[in-house]
Amino acid sequence: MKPVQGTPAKPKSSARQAVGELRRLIFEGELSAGSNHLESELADRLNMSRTPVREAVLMLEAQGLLEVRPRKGVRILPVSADDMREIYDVVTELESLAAESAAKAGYTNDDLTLLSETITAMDNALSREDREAWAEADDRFHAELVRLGRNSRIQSIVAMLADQVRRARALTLYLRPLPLKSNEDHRAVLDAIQRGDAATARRIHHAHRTHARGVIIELLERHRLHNL
Amino acid sequence: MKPVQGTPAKPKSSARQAVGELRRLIFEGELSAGSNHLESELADRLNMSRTPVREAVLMLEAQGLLEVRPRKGVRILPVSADDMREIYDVVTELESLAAESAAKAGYTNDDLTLLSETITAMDNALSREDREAWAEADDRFHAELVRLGRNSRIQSIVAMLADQVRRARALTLYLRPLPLKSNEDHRAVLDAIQRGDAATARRIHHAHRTHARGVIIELLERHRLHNL
DNA sequence: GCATTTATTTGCGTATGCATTAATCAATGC
DNA sequence: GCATTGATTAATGCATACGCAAATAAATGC
Repeated sequence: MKPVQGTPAKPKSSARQAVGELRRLIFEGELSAGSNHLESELADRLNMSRTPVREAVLMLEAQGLLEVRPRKGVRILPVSADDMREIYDVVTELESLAAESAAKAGYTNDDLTLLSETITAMDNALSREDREAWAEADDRFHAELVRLGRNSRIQSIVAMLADQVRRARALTLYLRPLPLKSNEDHRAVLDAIQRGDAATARRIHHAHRTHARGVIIELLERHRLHNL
Repeated sequence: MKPVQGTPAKPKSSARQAVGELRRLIFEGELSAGSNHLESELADRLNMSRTPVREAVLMLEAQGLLEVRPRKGVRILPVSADDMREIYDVVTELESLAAESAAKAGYTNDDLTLLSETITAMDNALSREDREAWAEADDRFHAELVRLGRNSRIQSIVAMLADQVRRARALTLYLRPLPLKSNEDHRAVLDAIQRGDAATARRIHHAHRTHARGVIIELLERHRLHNL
């Protein structure tokens, strides 16, 4: 069996560095949703000229994180509850397919070590009530699941959308009860993959994501978190 | 019910013009898969300076049509049978979801006029054995179906991937029998949407795309069309 | 005081120049 | 003859410059 490979990280150029920096600034809220920023302003902030910033902005626009509006500045796109619905629908379908494919791939327990570890990490985080750690491990679970699905298009699409989901989850992380039951699903999915039961892997994961979607949407709407 | 809207076309700048031109050159085979091209060469070809070309290339890279390899030139990405498998898997899932959503949306016959027309157009094209016209109408059917699904993320993802599918289909269009049966599926999907039968719409469309996937992959492999 | 026109500012899109650095080629040593 | 190292070339990545057009401010007419 061929080794499963992730996305090879491209080397450092100012432009790619700018991509990373801008993403960080967006996720940390330094650049808040809806806010406008001139290219020159961002260039100053990142200590580089307009050119690489501009290139970075173009790439981020292609990924749907922001929007360039000539003479208005680049606008960090707010993520509404409706957006989150759309995003979750896509992620749900593609991850479920990945789970199905992973189950069909006939992985050995060894191949599934990483996935299994993330579940353990979530258990640990939950017992400590460490939500941040849980979220981080949950991200790793989903990323690893998608990786095991062995479809590079799905990997990059989901990775892109996961960025947006992360923004919304950051807001709601402390607004909801600890996701104690969620790990049952994770284990069930892992188990189905181990058994090669593709239909079950798909079904459980689909239900899992659909449930998560409902929770987050409800929170966003209840707390009027319509932007970001 | 709110009107369904497509993607508004952005105005023309040299960079966006370059995006369009480069895409055209790629689809028409002027820039063949696997070939390398220097930025300066492309700039000459498009009669503009390197800057807008560079920006266009960056955007196209983000869309997965090409790859920039410093000092090697930009490389038009070949699309292998394996790539096509990946692409079809994604498109199948997302379009099927769109069909399901469309069925749930409760569209009137009026809303479905466009979709219906594409089916008629395919029938006409088939009776004339006009494969090009059939392909064009088929594209319209799928685009319209996705539009009716009302998920802008799905729309842009599928549109992106459809570009790649089109490249492969161009090669195989004359290598296979006329897709006489395919329109049965289209009608069945339309019918299910009209009836609001989401499960059927999804199921039929999924099977339809899965079948298409099999046909095209088989052709690509049988004719050793491993690149482009 | 309001509207319309004119002037001014300013951000963007593109062009161009330059330094960096990878790739190629030459030359020398073994 | 082959390999290793040094020199040369050349494409990229970034900075900078500039003109245009849009947005804003000012000014004039009513």
